[in-house]
Amino acid sequence: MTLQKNNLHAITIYDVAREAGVSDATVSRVFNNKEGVKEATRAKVLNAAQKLGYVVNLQARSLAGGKTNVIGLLIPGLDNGYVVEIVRGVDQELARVDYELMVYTTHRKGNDEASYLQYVANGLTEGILLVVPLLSAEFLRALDEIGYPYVLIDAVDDTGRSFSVNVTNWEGAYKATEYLIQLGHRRIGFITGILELSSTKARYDGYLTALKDYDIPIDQALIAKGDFGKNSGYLATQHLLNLANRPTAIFSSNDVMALGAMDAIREVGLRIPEDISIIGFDDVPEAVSAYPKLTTVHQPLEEMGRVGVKLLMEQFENPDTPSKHITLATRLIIRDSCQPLNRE
Amino acid sequence: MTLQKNNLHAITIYDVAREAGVSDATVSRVFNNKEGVKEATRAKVLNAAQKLGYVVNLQARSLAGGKTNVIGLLIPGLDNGYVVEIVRGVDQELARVDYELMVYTTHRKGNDEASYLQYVANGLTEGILLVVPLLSAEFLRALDEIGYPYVLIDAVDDTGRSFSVNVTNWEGAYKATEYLIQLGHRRIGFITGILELSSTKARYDGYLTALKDYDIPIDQALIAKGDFGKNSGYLATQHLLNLANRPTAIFSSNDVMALGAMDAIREVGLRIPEDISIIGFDDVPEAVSAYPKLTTVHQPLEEMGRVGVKLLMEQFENPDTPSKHITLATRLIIRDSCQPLNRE
DNA sequence: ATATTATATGTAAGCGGTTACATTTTAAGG
DNA sequence: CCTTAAAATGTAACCGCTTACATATAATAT
Repeated sequence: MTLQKNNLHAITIYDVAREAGVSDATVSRVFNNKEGVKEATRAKVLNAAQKLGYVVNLQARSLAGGKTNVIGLLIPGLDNGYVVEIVRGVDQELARVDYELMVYTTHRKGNDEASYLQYVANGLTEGILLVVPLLSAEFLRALDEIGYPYVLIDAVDDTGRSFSVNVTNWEGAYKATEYLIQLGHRRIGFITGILELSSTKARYDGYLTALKDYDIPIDQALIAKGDFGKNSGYLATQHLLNLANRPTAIFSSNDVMALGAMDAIREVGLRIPEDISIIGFDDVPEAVSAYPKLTTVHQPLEEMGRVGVKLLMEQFENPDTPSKHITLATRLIIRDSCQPLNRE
Repeated sequence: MTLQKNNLHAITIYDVAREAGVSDATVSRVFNNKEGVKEATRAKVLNAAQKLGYVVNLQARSLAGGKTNVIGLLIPGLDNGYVVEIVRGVDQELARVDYELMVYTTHRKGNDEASYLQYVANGLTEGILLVVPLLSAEFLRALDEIGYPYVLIDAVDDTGRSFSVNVTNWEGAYKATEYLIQLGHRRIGFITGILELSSTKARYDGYLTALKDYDIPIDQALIAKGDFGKNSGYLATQHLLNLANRPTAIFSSNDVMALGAMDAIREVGLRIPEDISIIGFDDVPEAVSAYPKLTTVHQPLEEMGRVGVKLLMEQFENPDTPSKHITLATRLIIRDSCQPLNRE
C-alpha cells in the first residue's frame, strides 16, 4: 500500500501508459472495458496499473463524460429508524452493483428546491433516490425534463411519469384493523400520521374501510392526530385514554408513535395487551425491542431500498425504459401487544 | 427552476462570464470569495449567475485543485443503532459547515485495505471520518504519509499520530458496576464485547476494577463472551442464568446485547428488575423503547460525530495542526432496569 | 505480392473549473 | 501631467480522463 507523499493521486493513466508502453487512450479503453484492445495489450496495461497502484480519478472521469458509479440519496434525515432501514437496503444493493453512495439530507439545506437541483447538477451522481415524502411536483418535472434518472421511494408522483416503489399501505392498514376487530375489539382508536402524505391517507382509509366492512360505526372521537413522531403518539394516546369511553385497542399509523403510545398507556397504569391492545405500522427494529413486542404491519423497508436501486440501474442501462411503479406487499406481524378483548 | 434539456450542466462559468461581461477567471474568483475583485464586478457576476441559475460543477473544481466540500465517512454498516447515532451527529455538524457526505460501508468491499485507499485516492473527499473499530495500522500509516486528513471515531490509534474522538469507556463501566454494587448486588454478571477492541477492553477492565475496589471476588463464571450482537447477549445470558449460583445483576457491554439479555431473562420467567437487574452501555434509542426502560451508560454518540467533523475541519483549516485526541465523558443514565438487591 | 478492409492504437480536443503570471486599469506620489 | 505602485482583470496552462478522428498494423481477399 503506497502512495506518493503529499500528492495523493500521483498515478494517472499517463503513468500507467508509460509503464505499459502504450498511449493514455488505450489505458482508458482498458479501464472502461471498451472493445478493440488486443488481449496482450490489455494484460500489459492491467499489469502496469496493478504495479503502480493506479486508481481511477472519478472527478476526471465524470468531467470527461464517463460514468462515476455514484448515486445520490436524498433523505429527510437519519432521525428515523424507518429511513435507516431503507438506506440499509440501498446500501446492500449498491454493494452488488458496485456503486457508491452520496447522502444528502434535506434538513440541511432546508426545503429549497433549488438546492436539490444543485445536487443533481453538480454532476457527480448518475441518478438519485428520493426518500422524501413531500417533494414538489415542480422539482420532479425539472428532473423529468432534463432526463435525469430518479426513483421515488415511498412517495407518490401525481404525474405518473416517475419510477417509484411503495407498499400496500391501504391493505396493511385494513388487515391491522381487521385483526383487531377479529380479536373482538370494536372501539379501536386510530392515530394518524401526517395527513398530507398519501401513505398516511391510505392507512387512514384502510382503517375506515375495515370498520365499515364490519359494520362498526366510525367514532370521530377515536381518531387522534399524530405526526409520526414519538411524542405525538404519546400525546394522542393520552387524549384517547381520557375519553369517557376509551378505546380497547389502538392502531397507530407507525411504530414510533406506537412506542409513544405504550408509554402513555403504562403511565396511567394500564397493561398492554391485557387492558388495551396496540398495533403499529412499519416494523422498525425497535418494535421487537419494545416490551411487549409490538404487533405491527411489516413494510419491507430494506427491500424498498433494494428495489429502488434496481429501478435506477434499469434506467442507467436503458434510458428509454418506460417508467415503472412497484408496489411491495405489507404483512401483518403478530407479536405480543394485542390480545382478544376480554369482556367483563 | 430550469435546466437545459438533456444537458444537465449547460451553465458554466463561461456562460456566466459572458453574461456578466467578464472573464471566466473572474467568475471563479467571485465564487471562491477570493479578494481582489471589485465590488461592482462581484455584484455583476453574482447577478448573472443568479439569472442563469449557475451551479458550480464539483468535479471540475475538484480536478482543478479546488475544494469539493465533501468528506467521506467510512462505517461498518448501518445495521447498528450505534453507528446511526454517530452519523446523525456528523450530519448535523456537516450542515453547519456546509459540507456533503459520501458514505462508504466496509462490509461492501470486504476488508481489503486497498479498496479503502481507492476511496481516498479518488480525490473527491477532502478528508475522511473513520468509524471502523478495527482498522489496520498500515492503512493509517499510509494516510499519514500522504498527509490525508482523517479522524478516528471511537477507535484508537496505537501510533498516537491520529486525530481521534472517543469516550471514557473505563470510567463508564466502572460507574455502572459501582452502581450495581451500591444497589447491593455482589454477583454481577458481565457480558463482554468483541475483545479485540480497546473500548471493549476498557469496559471489561472498568468492571473488574470496580469489583476489586469493593472487595468483591471476581468469579470467572460470571463473565460471558459476547460480540455486541443482540443474539450473543441472549445466548450469554442464557448461560449466565443456567449457573448454579446465578447473578442478581448483569452488566452488558452494550445496549443491544442487553436487549437480547432481557429477552433471555423474561423467557425463563424472571422479572426485570425485581428478580434480576440489567444495565447496558451506549444509550441507543432502543434503550428507551425497551421495557423496562434500560438503565445504561450514555455515550455521547451524536457528539462524537460532531466532534469528529470539527476535528476534520481543523485539519482543513490548518494542515499543520498537531494531532489531537478528544475524550468525551460517558455518564450513567438511571432508568428502570435495575433495583436494589432484595435479599430474602 | 498488392489492394482492401478490419482491428488496434495514437493524437488531440475538450469537460468546467483554478491559478500563476501577464496585462490593464486605477490610485497615489512627485 | 507623468511616473510608479497597487488593484483588478484577463490569458493560458493544467487537473485526469473520455472519445472522435487519424493513423498504423494486421488480416483477408484477389
